[in-house]
Amino acid sequence: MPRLTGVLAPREHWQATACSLAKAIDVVSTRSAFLLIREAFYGTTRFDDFAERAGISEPVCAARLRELVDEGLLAREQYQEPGQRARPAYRLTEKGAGLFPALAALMQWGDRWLTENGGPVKFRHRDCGEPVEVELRCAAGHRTEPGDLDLVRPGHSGSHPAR
Amino acid sequence: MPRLTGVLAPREHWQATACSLAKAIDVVSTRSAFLLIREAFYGTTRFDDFAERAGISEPVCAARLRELVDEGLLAREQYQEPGQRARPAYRLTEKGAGLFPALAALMQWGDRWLTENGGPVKFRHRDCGEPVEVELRCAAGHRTEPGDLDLVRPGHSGSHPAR
DNA sequence: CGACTGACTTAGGGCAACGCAAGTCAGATA
DNA sequence: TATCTGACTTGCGTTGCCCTAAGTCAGTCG
Repeated sequence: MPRLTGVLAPREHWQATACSLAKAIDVVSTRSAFLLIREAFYGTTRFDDFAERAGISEPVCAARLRELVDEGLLAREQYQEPGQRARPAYRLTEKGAGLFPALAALMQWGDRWLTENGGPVKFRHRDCGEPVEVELRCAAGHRTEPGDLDLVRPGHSGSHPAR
Repeated sequence: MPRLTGVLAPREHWQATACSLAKAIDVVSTRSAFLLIREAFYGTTRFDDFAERAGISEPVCAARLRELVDEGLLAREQYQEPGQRARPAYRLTEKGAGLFPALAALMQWGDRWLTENGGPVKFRHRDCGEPVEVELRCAAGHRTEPGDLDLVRPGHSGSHPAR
């Protein structure tokens, strides 16, 4: 576990009300949202495919896609195949794509702790073929464990409790 | 986005039914479970503290703690302070602690995309003081982006697909 | 002994997520 | 013109998460 430092040290004296984790959870709170984003990473773009591949019903799929677009994780574009009418395609935005490490970390944890054989699929580095993992590294390049970390409150030297 | 390889290449032909991500989401599906694990990483061990600091009600706290213990993410230990009766302490197991990269990645994403100032708290490497980030790295040490990755199904296709 | 504290449990109710079944609607096809 | 397909929407009932308020119970303190 990380060590609490500075104004954070007495855990009794602050509440994590501005927690980015809580905010992130509010955005991707539901199972269906997670699965839709997973599908987007797998290259799915069309409504029916999202619903079928994520294994969710069409009403939920429609509601969730709309929310994800509203929140800026997916972009709704029009595209037209020859001889077809224009249809929407849903693609990850930069913001949505930024969730990749989080999904990869959850997937990796599930592989390690919730499956018998290490999980059905893996990521490999295309250039060198080596397996890819999520790691914690500091800016100096050291690989770190949770116990090596300090939790700090940047730009705050006074004694006011955290928000 | 990762490239699909081998038997995974035509996305129409497989369903992600054994997805480790879906399994992981089933374990930490709720907001309250996430927040309790966050608190455990912040060093909270006692029932009332969990409920208050995670901002959830006592009934939910009790139910969620029991589930997390049943699933093996938290361990329920007895401890006794002098002049106090024995009380339970909830501590992260190795399995629970393994979620740290996932929570850190979500927190980092929230810092980047959901806050104005980069978020209220940060992790630093205790030894060198440098900020810590979640990264994707291959076993050869290369830092990678989602677009550099191949998704492979181990044991089902060539391990290093031809380019 | 009675009050108090910490760790819960019980009762009751609101609301959100979800699934199923069916309907709508626009544009391409026959 | 009628049919078909893809992308949804509408209606309805279920389940599950969560809250508040109140109660329980064991061990400690005065």
